[in-house]
Amino acid sequence: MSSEAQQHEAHDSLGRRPARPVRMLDVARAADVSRATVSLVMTNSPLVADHTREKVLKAAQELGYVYNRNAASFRTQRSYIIGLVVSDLRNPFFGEIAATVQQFLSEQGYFVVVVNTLDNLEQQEHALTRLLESRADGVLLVPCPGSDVARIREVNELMPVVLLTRELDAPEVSYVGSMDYDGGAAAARHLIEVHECRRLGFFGNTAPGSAGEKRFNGFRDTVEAAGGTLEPIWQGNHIELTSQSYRAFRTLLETSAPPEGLVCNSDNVAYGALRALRDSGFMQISDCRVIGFDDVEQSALWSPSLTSVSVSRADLGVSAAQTVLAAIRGELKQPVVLRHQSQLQVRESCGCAMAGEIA
Amino acid sequence: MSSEAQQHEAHDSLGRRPARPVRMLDVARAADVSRATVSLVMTNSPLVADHTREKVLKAAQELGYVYNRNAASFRTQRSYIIGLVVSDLRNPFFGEIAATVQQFLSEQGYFVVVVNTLDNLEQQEHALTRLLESRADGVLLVPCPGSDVARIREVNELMPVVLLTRELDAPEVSYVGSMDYDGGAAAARHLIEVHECRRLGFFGNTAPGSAGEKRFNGFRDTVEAAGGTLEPIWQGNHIELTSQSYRAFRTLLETSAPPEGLVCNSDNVAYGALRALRDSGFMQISDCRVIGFDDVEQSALWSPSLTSVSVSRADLGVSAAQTVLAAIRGELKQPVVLRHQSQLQVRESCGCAMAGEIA
DNA sequence: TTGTATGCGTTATCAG
DNA sequence: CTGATAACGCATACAA
Repeated sequence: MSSEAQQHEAHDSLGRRPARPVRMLDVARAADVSRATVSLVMTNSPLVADHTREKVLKAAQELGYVYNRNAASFRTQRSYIIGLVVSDLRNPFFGEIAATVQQFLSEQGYFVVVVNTLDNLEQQEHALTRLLESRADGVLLVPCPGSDVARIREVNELMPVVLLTRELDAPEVSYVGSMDYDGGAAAARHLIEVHECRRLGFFGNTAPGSAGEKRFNGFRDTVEAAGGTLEPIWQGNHIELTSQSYRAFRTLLETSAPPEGLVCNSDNVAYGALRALRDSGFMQISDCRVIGFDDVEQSALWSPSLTSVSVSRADLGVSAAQTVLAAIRGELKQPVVLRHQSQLQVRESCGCAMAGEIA
Repeated sequence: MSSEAQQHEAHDSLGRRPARPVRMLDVARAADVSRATVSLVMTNSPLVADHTREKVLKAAQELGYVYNRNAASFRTQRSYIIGLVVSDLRNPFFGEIAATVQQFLSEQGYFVVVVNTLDNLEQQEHALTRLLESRADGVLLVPCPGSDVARIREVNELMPVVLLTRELDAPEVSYVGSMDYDGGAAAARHLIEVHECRRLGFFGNTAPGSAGEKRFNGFRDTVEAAGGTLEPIWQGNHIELTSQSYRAFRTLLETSAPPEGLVCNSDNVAYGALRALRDSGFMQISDCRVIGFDDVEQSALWSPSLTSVSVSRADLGVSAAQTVLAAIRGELKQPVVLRHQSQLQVRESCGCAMAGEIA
């Protein structure tokens, strides 16, 4: 008995960091309550009197107690962690989604961890496994092209998955995205009907399963239905970054005249195409009318301001977050499939607003 | 004995998700080894024979075993998690840093969790606490303006902290950033010496402790030393986003002529100013020569391409990651302070490269 | 190279 | 509201 007491005195008195970290039991003793009570306080249970709660909190503060969430998660098999696995944080589109999701879910007591896969399958598998191992409560996933659908399905059995932005052939997995086909169609319609373009191109990644593929499909079907010409030269696949887009487009322009109308799979890609046009000497907007996708923050202020198919990041983020929450709470009887409307933001780059020159 | 056996048979046969999840013991039995061996396999210990390792892995696979990292972390008091707490993921600058850091640290076996504070003190405290509670191994932190230095210091006692981008008055906390003062000075020098600007302005957030403050100081000192005029009208504080910058600058231009040279605290802010100039009728670059900060990916392709003080995100990210790793491994005898060199990327917006017009 | 025993800090249960 | 007691699944000596 005396030896126990001595041990407790020992680490309280001298060393900066006591060898044995303070735990609930220590707090309980200091606050003169039971361990159970401390636990109730830490989990914000309503079962504890305000007066007691404050006493406990004060003791914890004074002792420098740090709640051990690993122990708790271990015990409960829950973590209050939700993963947000995206393809590329360097794209402001996903940055905005991350900000929205994080804000929403942290208000609900969850901790959102953002992971970047750079569209690398290994990274994605690594992230998913890690989340599983940490008993994450759910995950919002922008699946890499080439994802193993069976694996995603399997993960979804273990923890609720909500696919974001990119649909997969897995009916039992929830999906939140936008009406990409319609967006592509609307862009094509605008170029054809308002600007009377005949020769059209689609630029950017159209990998199978990607949003780009569906955008392209809507675009292509509309062009064909209107009797326009779809020029396949401009199908710059695997292009995501502005700099890639610029280089690829400049190269293409060396041998071909630009199409009358161009739809790009993202604003980032459109930026590169626009600048390539200018640097190749195509200074008139009517030389090549350009429409982007995403309508990110900078697009309205680009020169020329970019006409873009807008999908609301806030709406996307919030409804994905709500979906995963519902799934976690077991309120989902069947998978949710949500396609948000997209809307054409008409600006200068297609020739609608004032400007006549690109540069 | 027979009842135990029955229980084990029971959940293996029917239900989709067995009530009792499979653990190491089950794997051990299936692979006909001991629990300890399975543990060694899961932690990649070299102590186990290849042949045994494969046998165990195969059994784990077949049983659908998911390693319980919470239990492990609980046991070891380590998590192999490193936090990356940034102010705003919507800024591509931080997106690029996140990508770099994540790539580097995941190669070292760590899991990087990115958290967005939106420069909100509460969010920051929440994130830090959460990381502490989860026994994160370390954290890379872009501290909010107004951060409680004592608290950061305290956190640093509990888990290694590396300040990123924004310095704090806490000598015992490591810091990785760039030479902001010099960058501001270089931008000013360029405008004054090369372009003979006399009336100069600095636009963007210069909150105390921020990088902007130091950039501004370097800028101001240089302008004063050269006998130039620093026009305080342009000090748009609290401005971070492109759209904010645009609106603020347009308003200012209603009542004042632009300065001959303008340095902006980020490229994002410069974009807004540039477009505001154009929309207010200042079409010549010589009306107002603009220099940004960060040199993010889009800047080279903006119209006009943006002259910018470049700080390498890759260098910043990697050395911050290396620093926190060293601290975790106990290889740091004293805090690291690293200021990366910044470099002026000269392009059109200051009037150096070809273009003569802004739009 | 493998097996055995012990404890990590918390939550859940249940009777007071 | 409190107090006692049993898991939770794993890592790590230590022994073999």
